[in-house]
Amino acid sequence: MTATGAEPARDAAIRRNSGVSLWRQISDRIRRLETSGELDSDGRLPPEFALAEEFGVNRHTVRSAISHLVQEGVLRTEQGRGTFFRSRPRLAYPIGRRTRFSAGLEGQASSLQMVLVESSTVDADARVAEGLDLEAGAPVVWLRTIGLADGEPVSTAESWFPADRLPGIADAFRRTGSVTSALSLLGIGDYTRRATTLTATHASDDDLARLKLTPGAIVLAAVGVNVDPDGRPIQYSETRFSADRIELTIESG
Amino acid sequence: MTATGAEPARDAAIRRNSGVSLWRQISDRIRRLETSGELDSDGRLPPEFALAEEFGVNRHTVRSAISHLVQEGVLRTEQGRGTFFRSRPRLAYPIGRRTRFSAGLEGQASSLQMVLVESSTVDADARVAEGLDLEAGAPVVWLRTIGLADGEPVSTAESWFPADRLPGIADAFRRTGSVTSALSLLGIGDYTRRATTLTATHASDDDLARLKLTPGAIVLAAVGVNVDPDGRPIQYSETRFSADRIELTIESG
DNA sequence: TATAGTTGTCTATATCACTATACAAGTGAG
DNA sequence: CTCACTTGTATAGTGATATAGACAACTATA
Repeated sequence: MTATGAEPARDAAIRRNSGVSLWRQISDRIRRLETSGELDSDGRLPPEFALAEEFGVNRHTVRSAISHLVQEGVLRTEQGRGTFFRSRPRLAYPIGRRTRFSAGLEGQASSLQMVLVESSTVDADARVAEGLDLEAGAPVVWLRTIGLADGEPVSTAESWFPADRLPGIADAFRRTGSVTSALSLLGIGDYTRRATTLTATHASDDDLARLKLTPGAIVLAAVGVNVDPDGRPIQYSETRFSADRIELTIESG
Repeated sequence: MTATGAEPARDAAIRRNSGVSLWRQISDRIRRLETSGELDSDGRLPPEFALAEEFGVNRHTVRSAISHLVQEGVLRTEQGRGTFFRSRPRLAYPIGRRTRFSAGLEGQASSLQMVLVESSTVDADARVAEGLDLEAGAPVVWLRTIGLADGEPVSTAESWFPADRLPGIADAFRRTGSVTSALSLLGIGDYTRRATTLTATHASDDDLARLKLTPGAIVLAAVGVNVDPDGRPIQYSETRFSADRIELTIESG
Protein backbone atom coordinates (compact mmCIF):
# COMPACT_ATOMS: atom_id res chain seq x y z
CA MET A 1 0.00 0.00 0.00
CA THR A 2 1.33 3.38 -0.93
CA ALA A 3 1.64 6.31 1.43
CA THR A 4 -1.14 8.12 -0.35
CA GLY A 5 -3.40 5.14 -0.85
CA ALA A 6 -6.46 6.74 0.70
CA GLU A 7 -6.79 9.63 -1.73
CA PRO A 8 -10.32 10.14 -2.98
CA ALA A 9 -10.83 8.47 -6.30
CA ARG A 10 -12.74 11.40 -7.85
CA ASP A 11 -12.96 14.96 -6.69
CA ALA A 12 -16.15 16.75 -5.80
CA ALA A 13 -17.56 19.34 -8.14
CA ILE A 14 -17.56 22.98 -7.12
CA ARG A 15 -20.86 23.80 -5.45
CA ARG A 16 -22.54 27.16 -5.48
CA ASN A 17 -24.51 28.52 -2.55
CA SER A 18 -23.15 25.85 -0.23
CA GLY A 19 -22.02 28.35 2.37
CA VAL A 20 -18.46 27.87 1.22
CA SER A 21 -17.25 30.45 -1.27
CA LEU A 22 -16.06 29.28 -4.66
CA TRP A 23 -12.55 30.62 -4.14
CA ARG A 24 -12.36 28.65 -0.91
CA GLN A 25 -13.50 25.40 -2.50
CA ILE A 26 -11.07 25.89 -5.37
CA SER A 27 -8.25 26.71 -3.01
CA ASP A 28 -8.96 23.50 -1.08
CA ARG A 29 -8.96 21.53 -4.32
CA ILE A 30 -5.72 23.05 -5.53
CA ARG A 31 -4.12 22.23 -2.21
CA ARG A 32 -5.06 18.58 -2.68
CA LEU A 33 -3.83 18.58 -6.28
CA GLU A 34 -0.30 18.50 -4.97
CA THR A 35 -0.47 14.91 -3.74
CA SER A 36 -2.65 13.55 -6.53
CA GLY A 37 0.13 13.31 -9.07
CA GLU A 38 -1.84 15.24 -11.67
CA LEU A 39 0.71 17.96 -12.21
CA ASP A 40 4.03 18.34 -14.00
CA SER A 41 7.11 17.16 -12.22
CA ASP A 42 8.13 20.79 -11.72
CA GLY A 43 5.03 21.35 -9.56
CA ARG A 44 3.51 23.77 -12.01
CA LEU A 45 -0.20 24.48 -11.88
CA PRO A 46 -2.27 24.65 -15.08
CA PRO A 47 -2.73 28.27 -16.23
CA GLU A 48 -5.47 30.29 -14.62
CA PHE A 49 -7.76 30.28 -17.63
CA ALA A 50 -7.59 26.49 -17.78
CA LEU A 51 -8.44 26.09 -14.10
CA ALA A 52 -11.29 28.56 -14.49
CA GLU A 53 -12.68 26.49 -17.32
CA GLU A 54 -12.20 23.21 -15.46
CA PHE A 55 -14.00 24.48 -12.37
CA GLY A 56 -16.60 26.39 -14.36
CA VAL A 57 -15.85 29.75 -12.78
CA ASN A 58 -14.42 33.10 -13.77
CA ARG A 59 -10.68 33.50 -13.97
CA HIS A 60 -10.80 36.11 -11.20
CA THR A 61 -12.29 33.54 -8.86
CA VAL A 62 -9.38 31.21 -9.52
CA ARG A 63 -7.01 34.10 -8.97
CA SER A 64 -8.63 34.76 -5.64
CA ALA A 65 -8.13 31.13 -4.61
CA ILE A 66 -4.52 31.21 -5.75
CA SER A 67 -3.72 34.46 -4.00
CA HIS A 68 -4.92 32.99 -0.71
CA LEU A 69 -2.68 29.97 -1.19
CA VAL A 70 0.24 32.26 -1.99
CA GLN A 71 -0.49 34.19 1.19
CA GLU A 72 -0.42 30.89 3.02
CA GLY A 73 2.88 29.80 1.54
CA VAL A 74 1.51 26.86 -0.42
CA LEU A 75 1.97 28.39 -3.86
CA ARG A 76 4.35 30.83 -5.52
CA THR A 77 3.51 32.78 -8.69
CA GLU A 78 5.87 34.08 -11.36
CA GLN A 79 4.49 36.58 -13.80
CA GLY A 80 4.78 35.36 -17.34
CA ARG A 81 5.86 31.87 -16.26
CA GLY A 82 3.19 30.26 -14.15
CA THR A 83 2.16 29.24 -10.66
CA PHE A 84 4.07 26.62 -8.70
CA PHE A 85 3.77 24.57 -5.55
CA ARG A 86 6.25 25.03 -2.73
CA SER A 87 5.91 21.31 -2.14
CA ARG A 88 5.64 19.55 1.20
CA PRO A 89 4.73 15.82 1.14
CA ARG A 90 2.35 14.24 3.65
CA LEU A 91 3.88 12.20 6.46
CA ALA A 92 2.75 8.68 7.38
CA TYR A 93 2.23 8.25 11.11
CA PRO A 94 1.90 4.65 12.31
CA ILE A 95 -0.60 3.87 15.07
CA GLY A 96 -0.51 0.53 16.77
CA ARG A 97 0.68 -1.25 19.87
CA ARG A 98 3.94 0.65 19.85
CA THR A 99 2.98 4.17 18.85
CA ARG A 100 5.91 6.56 19.25
CA PHE A 101 6.24 9.94 17.66
CA SER A 102 9.87 10.15 16.61
CA ALA A 103 10.36 6.49 15.80
CA GLY A 104 7.19 6.47 13.71
CA LEU A 105 8.13 9.40 11.54
CA GLU A 106 11.82 8.61 11.34
CA GLY A 107 13.27 9.09 7.89
CA GLN A 108 10.31 11.10 6.66
CA ALA A 109 11.60 14.44 7.84
CA SER A 110 15.11 15.68 8.43
CA SER A 111 14.28 16.94 11.89
CA LEU A 112 11.74 15.60 14.38
CA GLN A 113 11.03 17.24 17.65
CA MET A 114 8.56 17.06 20.53
CA VAL A 115 8.14 20.31 22.42
CA LEU A 116 6.62 20.72 25.87
CA VAL A 117 4.47 23.83 25.81
CA GLU A 118 2.90 23.76 29.24
CA SER A 119 2.42 21.42 32.15
CA SER A 120 0.79 21.29 35.55
CA THR A 121 -0.66 18.95 38.12
CA VAL A 122 -4.44 18.86 38.10
CA ASP A 123 -7.37 16.76 39.27
CA ALA A 124 -8.48 14.09 36.82
CA ASP A 125 -11.82 14.82 35.21
CA ALA A 126 -14.19 12.01 34.34
CA ARG A 127 -12.72 10.97 30.99
CA VAL A 128 -9.10 11.15 32.14
CA ALA A 129 -9.93 9.16 35.26
CA GLU A 130 -11.69 6.55 33.19
CA GLY A 131 -8.77 6.29 30.77
CA LEU A 132 -6.22 5.92 33.54
CA ASP A 133 -8.34 3.66 35.79
CA LEU A 134 -8.33 6.23 38.59
CA GLU A 135 -10.93 7.80 40.84
CA ALA A 136 -12.29 11.04 39.42
CA GLY A 137 -10.42 13.88 41.09
CA ALA A 138 -7.19 11.92 41.57
CA PRO A 139 -4.06 14.00 40.94
CA VAL A 140 -2.62 13.74 37.43
CA VAL A 141 0.23 15.44 35.61
CA TRP A 142 -0.97 17.23 32.51
CA LEU A 143 1.30 18.01 29.55
CA ARG A 144 0.60 20.02 26.43
CA THR A 145 3.03 19.10 23.66
CA ILE A 146 3.51 19.91 20.01
CA GLY A 147 5.15 17.60 17.49
CA LEU A 148 7.34 19.27 14.88
CA ALA A 149 8.63 17.82 11.62
CA ASP A 150 11.23 19.99 9.94
CA GLY A 151 10.27 22.69 12.39
CA GLU A 152 6.63 22.70 11.25
CA PRO A 153 3.91 21.63 13.68
CA VAL A 154 2.15 18.44 12.61
CA SER A 155 0.45 17.38 15.82
CA THR A 156 -0.55 18.76 19.18
CA ALA A 157 -1.34 16.64 22.18
CA GLU A 158 -2.59 16.79 25.73
CA SER A 159 -1.40 13.94 27.95
CA TRP A 160 -2.26 12.98 31.50
CA PHE A 161 -0.14 10.74 33.73
CA PRO A 162 -0.97 9.43 37.22
CA ALA A 163 0.75 11.89 39.57
CA ASP A 164 1.31 9.43 42.39
CA ARG A 165 3.27 7.07 40.19
CA LEU A 166 4.99 9.53 37.83
CA PRO A 167 5.35 12.84 39.66
CA GLY A 168 8.51 13.80 37.75
CA ILE A 169 7.24 13.11 34.26
CA ALA A 170 7.11 16.77 33.21
CA ASP A 171 10.73 17.42 34.16
CA ALA A 172 11.85 14.18 32.60
CA PHE A 173 10.05 15.11 29.41
CA ARG A 174 11.51 18.58 29.40
CA ARG A 175 15.01 17.14 29.67
CA THR A 176 14.62 14.39 27.10
CA GLY A 177 12.05 15.76 24.66
CA SER A 178 10.29 12.41 24.37
CA VAL A 179 7.66 10.43 26.23
CA THR A 180 9.52 7.20 25.68
CA SER A 181 12.77 8.55 27.14
CA ALA A 182 10.99 10.30 29.99
CA LEU A 183 9.21 7.11 31.01
CA SER A 184 12.44 5.20 30.67
CA LEU A 185 14.14 7.65 33.06
CA LEU A 186 11.37 6.99 35.54
CA GLY A 187 11.84 3.25 35.36
CA ILE A 188 9.25 2.30 32.77
CA GLY A 189 11.33 0.72 30.06
CA ASP A 190 8.47 -0.29 27.82
CA TYR A 191 4.84 0.53 27.21
CA THR A 192 2.16 -0.32 24.68
CA ARG A 193 -0.95 1.30 23.33
CA ARG A 194 -4.13 -0.27 24.64
CA ALA A 195 -6.77 1.43 22.54
CA THR A 196 -7.13 4.36 20.19
CA THR A 197 -10.27 6.23 19.21
CA LEU A 198 -10.19 8.31 16.07
CA THR A 199 -12.43 11.08 14.87
CA ALA A 200 -12.14 13.84 12.31
CA THR A 201 -13.48 17.35 12.71
CA HIS A 202 -12.83 20.82 11.48
CA ALA A 203 -9.97 22.50 13.25
CA SER A 204 -10.81 24.39 16.43
CA ASP A 205 -9.38 27.79 17.26
CA ASP A 206 -6.73 26.09 19.31
CA ASP A 207 -5.82 23.79 16.45
CA LEU A 208 -5.58 26.71 14.05
CA ALA A 209 -3.13 28.47 16.31
CA ARG A 210 -1.03 25.51 17.41
CA LEU A 211 -0.86 23.71 14.08
CA LYS A 212 -0.68 26.89 11.98
CA LEU A 213 -3.75 25.95 9.97
CA THR A 214 -6.29 28.01 8.11
CA PRO A 215 -10.00 28.03 9.01
CA GLY A 216 -11.83 25.06 7.57
CA ALA A 217 -8.82 22.77 7.81
CA ILE A 218 -9.39 19.24 9.01
CA VAL A 219 -7.80 17.57 12.00
CA LEU A 220 -7.59 13.91 12.91
CA ALA A 221 -8.19 13.48 16.63
CA ALA A 222 -6.78 10.39 18.34
CA VAL A 223 -7.56 9.51 21.93
CA GLY A 224 -5.50 6.74 23.44
CA VAL A 225 -4.23 4.99 26.52
CA ASN A 226 -0.72 3.63 27.00
CA VAL A 227 -0.15 0.86 29.49
CA ASP A 228 2.94 -0.59 31.15
CA PRO A 229 3.94 -4.24 30.65
CA ASP A 230 1.60 -5.21 33.52
CA GLY A 231 -1.29 -3.60 31.71
CA ARG A 232 -1.63 -0.68 34.09
CA PRO A 233 -2.45 2.64 32.38
CA ILE A 234 0.34 5.19 32.56
CA GLN A 235 -0.71 7.75 29.96
CA TYR A 236 -4.00 9.01 28.64
CA SER A 237 -3.61 11.31 25.65
CA GLU A 238 -5.60 13.32 23.16
CA THR A 239 -3.66 14.11 20.01
CA ARG A 240 -4.74 16.27 17.11
CA PHE A 241 -3.05 15.86 13.72
CA SER A 242 -3.23 18.19 10.77
CA ALA A 243 -4.95 16.05 8.15
CA ASP A 244 -3.17 17.97 5.39
CA ARG A 245 0.24 16.96 6.63
CA ILE A 246 -0.29 13.57 8.23
CA GLU A 247 -1.92 10.30 7.35
CA LEU A 248 -2.35 7.59 9.94
CA THR A 249 -1.39 4.02 9.23
CA ILE A 250 -2.69 1.24 11.41
CA GLU A 251 -0.62 -1.90 11.58
CA SER A 252 -2.87 -4.53 13.05
CA GLY A 253 -1.18 -7.67 11.77
CA MET B 1 -12.93 5.40 27.27
CA THR B 2 -16.31 6.71 26.26
CA ALA B 3 -17.74 6.45 22.80
CA THR B 4 -17.39 10.17 22.29
CA GLY B 5 -14.00 10.55 23.88
CA ALA B 6 -12.40 12.38 20.99
CA GLU B 7 -14.62 15.44 21.02
CA PRO B 8 -12.69 18.69 20.76
CA ALA B 9 -12.11 20.22 24.14
CA ARG B 10 -12.98 23.79 23.06
CA ASP B 11 -14.77 24.97 19.98
CA ALA B 12 -13.37 27.32 17.41
CA ALA B 13 -14.57 30.90 17.26
CA ILE B 14 -16.59 32.05 14.30
CA ARG B 15 -14.29 33.55 11.66
CA ARG B 16 -15.24 36.26 9.24
CA ASN B 17 -13.95 36.45 5.68
CA SER B 18 -12.57 32.93 5.81
CA GLY B 19 -14.36 31.87 2.65
CA VAL B 20 -16.81 29.95 4.77
CA SER B 21 -20.00 31.89 5.44
CA LEU B 22 -20.98 32.60 9.02
CA TRP B 23 -24.25 30.71 8.72
CA ARG B 24 -22.30 27.69 7.52
CA GLN B 25 -19.84 27.80 10.40
CA ILE B 26 -22.66 28.22 12.87
CA SER B 27 -24.61 25.41 11.33
CA ASP B 28 -21.55 23.16 11.65
CA ARG B 29 -21.19 24.18 15.28
CA ILE B 30 -24.82 23.56 16.10
CA ARG B 31 -24.57 20.15 14.50
CA ARG B 32 -21.72 19.30 16.86
CA LEU B 33 -23.59 20.68 19.87
CA GLU B 34 -25.75 17.60 19.81
CA THR B 35 -23.01 15.25 21.02
CA SER B 36 -21.33 17.68 23.39
CA GLY B 37 -23.90 17.32 26.14
CA GLU B 38 -24.38 21.07 26.43
CA LEU B 39 -28.10 21.10 25.83
CA ASP B 40 -31.24 20.27 27.78
CA SER B 41 -32.28 16.66 27.99
CA ASP B 42 -35.18 17.43 25.65
CA GLY B 43 -32.72 18.36 22.89
CA ARG B 44 -33.79 21.97 22.86
CA LEU B 45 -31.49 24.59 21.39
CA PRO B 46 -30.91 27.92 23.14
CA PRO B 47 -33.16 30.62 21.68
CA GLU B 48 -31.99 32.36 18.53
CA PHE B 49 -31.13 35.64 20.21
CA ALA B 50 -28.91 33.80 22.71
CA LEU B 51 -27.06 31.92 19.96
CA ALA B 52 -26.66 35.16 18.03
CA GLU B 53 -25.08 36.76 21.05
CA GLU B 54 -22.88 33.76 21.81
CA PHE B 55 -21.54 33.65 18.26
CA GLY B 56 -21.39 37.43 17.94
CA VAL B 57 -23.64 37.63 14.88
CA ASN B 58 -27.05 38.89 13.95
CA ARG B 59 -30.07 36.80 14.78
CA HIS B 60 -30.87 36.40 11.07
CA THR B 61 -27.52 34.75 10.52
CA VAL B 62 -28.35 32.19 13.18
CA ARG B 63 -31.76 31.72 11.60
CA SER B 64 -30.10 31.05 8.28
CA ALA B 65 -27.92 28.37 9.88
CA ILE B 66 -30.92 26.81 11.59
CA SER B 67 -33.06 26.80 8.48
CA HIS B 68 -30.38 24.87 6.62
CA LEU B 69 -30.25 22.29 9.38
CA VAL B 70 -34.04 22.02 9.34
CA GLN B 71 -33.87 21.46 5.59
CA GLU B 72 -31.36 18.75 6.27
CA GLY B 73 -33.47 17.02 8.88
CA VAL B 74 -31.13 17.68 11.79
CA LEU B 75 -33.38 20.22 13.55
CA ARG B 76 -37.09 20.90 13.90
CA THR B 77 -38.54 24.29 14.86
CA GLU B 78 -41.80 25.05 16.65
CA GLN B 79 -42.99 28.61 16.59
CA GLY B 80 -43.37 29.99 20.08
CA ARG B 81 -41.71 26.96 21.69
CA GLY B 82 -38.18 26.61 20.40
CA THR B 83 -35.86 24.63 18.14
CA PHE B 84 -35.09 20.98 18.77
CA PHE B 85 -32.73 18.27 17.60
CA ARG B 86 -34.07 15.21 15.86
CA SER B 87 -31.31 13.33 17.60
CA ARG B 88 -29.14 10.61 16.12
CA PRO B 89 -26.12 9.45 18.16
CA ARG B 90 -22.76 8.67 16.58
CA LEU B 91 -21.86 5.00 16.06
CA ALA B 92 -18.57 3.49 17.18
CA TYR B 93 -16.98 1.37 14.48
CA PRO B 94 -14.13 -0.89 15.63
CA ILE B 95 -11.12 -1.34 13.36
CA GLY B 96 -8.62 -4.03 14.09
CA ARG B 97 -7.54 -7.53 13.09
CA ARG B 98 -11.15 -8.66 12.84
CA THR B 99 -12.94 -5.74 11.25
CA ARG B 100 -16.51 -6.69 10.27
CA PHE B 101 -19.32 -4.29 9.55
CA SER B 102 -22.36 -5.87 11.17
CA ALA B 103 -20.60 -7.49 14.10
CA GLY B 104 -18.81 -4.24 14.87
CA LEU B 105 -21.91 -2.09 15.01
CA GLU B 106 -24.12 -4.71 16.59
CA GLY B 107 -26.36 -3.32 19.30
CA GLN B 108 -25.79 0.29 18.27
CA ALA B 109 -28.58 0.36 15.71
CA SER B 110 -31.78 -1.61 15.43
CA SER B 111 -31.09 -2.56 11.84
CA LEU B 112 -27.76 -3.09 10.09
CA GLN B 113 -27.45 -3.81 6.45
CA MET B 114 -24.83 -4.07 3.73
CA VAL B 115 -26.11 -3.36 0.24
CA LEU B 116 -24.38 -4.26 -3.01
CA VAL B 117 -24.82 -1.36 -5.39
CA GLU B 118 -22.76 -2.45 -8.35
CA SER B 119 -20.18 -5.02 -9.29
CA SER B 120 -18.05 -6.09 -12.21
CA THR B 121 -14.84 -7.84 -13.14
CA VAL B 122 -12.05 -5.50 -14.05
CA ASP B 123 -8.29 -5.34 -14.45
CA ALA B 124 -6.40 -4.46 -11.29
CA ASP B 125 -4.84 -1.03 -11.39
CA ALA B 126 -1.55 -0.34 -9.65
CA ARG B 127 -2.80 0.23 -6.11
CA VAL B 128 -5.26 -2.69 -6.15
CA ALA B 129 -2.59 -5.00 -7.53
CA GLU B 130 -0.18 -3.89 -4.84
CA GLY B 131 -2.75 -4.41 -2.11
CA LEU B 132 -3.64 -7.90 -3.33
CA ASP B 133 -0.11 -8.98 -4.23
CA LEU B 134 -1.02 -9.42 -7.89
CA GLU B 135 0.43 -8.37 -11.21
CA ALA B 136 -1.02 -5.07 -12.42
CA GLY B 137 -3.77 -5.90 -14.91
CA ALA B 138 -4.74 -9.18 -13.25
CA PRO B 139 -8.51 -9.80 -13.20
CA VAL B 140 -10.26 -8.73 -10.01
CA VAL B 141 -13.89 -8.61 -8.91
CA TRP B 142 -14.95 -5.12 -7.94
CA LEU B 143 -17.84 -4.40 -5.56
CA ARG B 144 -19.42 -1.11 -4.60
CA THR B 145 -21.30 -1.44 -1.33
CA ILE B 146 -23.11 0.83 1.10
CA GLY B 147 -23.46 0.18 4.82
CA LEU B 148 -26.78 1.18 6.36
CA ALA B 149 -27.62 1.61 10.04
CA ASP B 150 -31.33 2.02 10.69
CA GLY B 151 -31.74 2.48 6.97
CA GLU B 152 -29.38 5.47 6.88
CA PRO B 153 -26.10 5.23 4.97
CA VAL B 154 -23.05 5.43 7.24
CA SER B 155 -20.33 4.08 4.99
CA THR B 156 -19.62 3.37 1.36
CA ALA B 157 -16.92 1.05 0.15
CA GLU B 158 -15.20 -0.23 -2.95
CA SER B 159 -13.69 -3.69 -2.63
CA TRP B 160 -11.55 -5.74 -4.95
CA PHE B 161 -11.09 -9.54 -4.76
CA PRO B 162 -8.76 -11.72 -6.85
CA ALA B 163 -11.00 -13.05 -9.63
CA ASP B 164 -9.13 -16.28 -10.16
CA ARG B 165 -9.60 -17.35 -6.57
CA LEU B 166 -13.02 -15.84 -5.80
CA PRO B 167 -14.92 -15.57 -9.08
CA GLY B 168 -18.31 -15.97 -7.39
CA ILE B 169 -17.84 -13.38 -4.66
CA ALA B 170 -20.35 -10.89 -6.10
CA ASP B 171 -23.16 -13.45 -6.25
CA ALA B 172 -22.29 -14.80 -2.83
CA PHE B 173 -22.40 -11.29 -1.43
CA ARG B 174 -25.67 -10.53 -3.13
CA ARG B 175 -27.23 -13.61 -1.54
CA THR B 176 -25.82 -13.15 1.95
CA GLY B 177 -25.45 -9.39 2.30
CA SER B 178 -22.12 -9.71 4.04
CA VAL B 179 -18.48 -10.13 3.14
CA THR B 180 -17.90 -12.55 5.97
CA SER B 181 -20.75 -14.84 4.91
CA ALA B 182 -19.86 -14.56 1.24
CA LEU B 183 -16.26 -15.57 1.90
CA SER B 184 -17.46 -18.36 4.16
CA LEU B 185 -19.68 -19.69 1.34
CA LEU B 186 -16.60 -19.73 -0.88
CA GLY B 187 -14.60 -21.74 1.61
CA ILE B 188 -12.78 -19.00 3.46
CA GLY B 189 -13.95 -19.45 7.01
CA ASP B 190 -11.82 -16.79 8.56
CA TYR B 191 -9.86 -13.72 7.59
CA THR B 192 -8.01 -10.90 9.31
CA ARG B 193 -7.13 -7.32 8.55
CA ARG B 194 -3.48 -6.86 7.65
CA ALA B 195 -3.19 -3.09 7.56
CA THR B 196 -5.39 -0.03 7.48
CA THR B 197 -4.52 3.47 6.32
CA LEU B 198 -6.73 6.31 7.47
CA THR B 199 -7.17 9.80 6.15
CA ALA B 200 -9.81 12.47 6.49
CA THR B 201 -10.97 14.79 3.74
CA HIS B 202 -13.95 16.80 2.75
CA ALA B 203 -16.68 14.73 1.14
CA SER B 204 -16.46 14.28 -2.62
CA ASP B 205 -19.45 14.49 -4.91
CA ASP B 206 -19.76 10.74 -4.75
CA ASP B 207 -19.69 10.78 -0.96
CA LEU B 208 -22.34 13.49 -0.82
CA ALA B 209 -24.66 11.43 -2.96
CA ARG B 210 -24.03 7.99 -1.47
CA LEU B 211 -23.86 9.02 2.18
CA LYS B 212 -26.55 11.70 1.90
CA LEU B 213 -24.23 14.40 3.17
CA THR B 214 -24.17 18.12 2.67
CA PRO B 215 -21.25 19.96 1.04
CA GLY B 216 -18.42 20.56 3.45
CA ALA B 217 -19.07 17.38 5.41
CA ILE B 218 -16.09 15.31 6.47
CA VAL B 219 -15.42 11.70 5.61
CA LEU B 220 -12.99 9.27 7.18
CA ALA B 221 -11.33 7.20 4.47
CA ALA B 222 -9.96 3.76 5.38
CA VAL B 223 -7.92 1.68 2.99
CA GLY B 224 -7.26 -1.88 4.04
CA VAL B 225 -6.28 -5.39 3.08
CA ASN B 226 -7.85 -8.57 4.44
CA VAL B 227 -5.85 -11.78 4.36
CA ASP B 228 -6.75 -15.44 4.77
CA PRO B 229 -5.25 -17.53 7.59
CA ASP B 230 -2.22 -18.24 5.38
CA GLY B 231 -1.60 -14.52 5.02
CA ARG B 232 -2.62 -14.33 1.39
CA PRO B 233 -4.58 -11.16 0.48
CA ILE B 234 -8.20 -11.81 -0.43
CA GLN B 235 -9.73 -8.36 -0.27
CA TYR B 236 -8.49 -4.85 -0.87
CA SER B 237 -11.00 -2.19 0.12
CA GLU B 238 -11.46 1.56 0.28
CA THR B 239 -14.18 2.58 2.71
CA ARG B 240 -15.51 6.06 3.33
CA PHE B 241 -17.32 6.82 6.59
CA SER B 242 -19.44 9.83 7.37
CA ALA B 243 -17.50 11.48 10.19
CA ASP B 244 -20.73 12.92 11.57
CA ARG B 245 -22.23 9.51 12.13
CA ILE B 246 -19.28 7.25 12.81
CA GLU B 247 -16.23 7.26 15.00
CA LEU B 248 -13.52 4.66 14.56
CA THR B 249 -12.12 2.75 17.48
CA ILE B 250 -8.85 0.90 17.13
CA GLU B 251 -8.29 -2.06 19.39
CA SER B 252 -4.62 -2.79 19.24
CA GLY B 253 -4.14 -4.62 22.49
C1' DT C 1 12.45 40.94 -32.67
C1' DA C 2 7.96 39.15 -33.06
C1' DT C 3 4.72 36.08 -31.05
C1' DA C 4 2.24 33.07 -28.05
C1' DG C 5 1.42 32.14 -23.48
C1' DT C 6 1.33 33.46 -18.98
C1' DT C 7 0.29 36.47 -14.58
C1' DG C 8 -1.15 41.32 -12.96
C1' DT C 9 -4.34 45.32 -12.88
C1' DC C 10 -8.44 47.95 -13.77
C1' DT C 11 -13.48 49.04 -14.19
C1' DA C 12 -18.22 47.82 -14.00
C1' DT C 13 -22.17 45.13 -12.53
C1' DA C 14 -24.96 41.64 -10.19
C1' DT C 15 -25.84 38.61 -6.40
C1' DC C 16 -24.95 36.71 -1.84
C1' DA C 17 -24.09 37.28 3.08
C1' DC C 18 -24.70 39.94 7.03
C1' DT C 19 -26.57 43.64 9.82
C1' DA C 20 -30.20 46.57 11.90
C1' DT C 21 -34.78 47.42 13.24
C1' DA C 22 -39.52 46.54 13.71
C1' DC C 23 -43.41 43.91 14.34
C1' DA C 24 -46.51 39.66 13.66
C1' DA C 25 -47.77 35.16 15.42
C1' DG C 26 -47.63 31.19 18.33
C1' DT C 27 -46.85 29.06 23.29
C1' DG C 28 -47.07 28.57 28.13
C1' DA C 29 -47.66 30.23 32.70
C1' DG C 30 -49.51 33.37 36.18
C1' DC D 1 -56.76 37.37 29.72
C1' DT D 2 -52.21 39.16 29.98
C1' DC D 3 -47.48 38.91 29.83
C1' DA D 4 -42.99 37.15 28.82
C1' DC D 5 -40.73 34.46 25.65
C1' DT D 6 -40.28 32.23 21.51
C1' DT D 7 -40.13 31.70 16.21
C1' DG D 8 -41.64 33.94 11.68
C1' DT D 9 -41.74 37.82 8.33
C1' DA D 10 -40.62 42.27 6.19
C1' DT D 11 -37.62 46.04 4.64
C1' DA D 12 -33.43 48.39 3.85
C1' DG D 13 -28.48 49.21 3.80
C1' DT D 14 -23.49 47.58 3.47
C1' DG D 15 -19.60 44.79 2.31
C1' DA D 16 -17.94 40.34 0.36
C1' DT D 17 -18.21 37.28 -3.56
C1' DA D 18 -18.43 36.36 -8.40
C1' DT D 19 -18.80 37.64 -13.33
C1' DA D 20 -17.37 40.06 -17.59
C1' DG D 21 -14.24 42.22 -20.61
C1' DA D 22 -10.08 44.73 -21.74
C1' DC D 23 -5.40 45.52 -21.51
C1' DA D 24 -0.64 45.82 -19.28
C1' DA D 25 3.59 43.37 -17.95
C1' DC D 26 6.58 39.63 -18.03
C1' DT D 27 8.77 35.09 -20.03
C1' DA D 28 10.28 31.90 -23.28
C1' DT D 29 10.94 30.59 -27.80
C1' DA D 30 10.99 30.65 -32.75
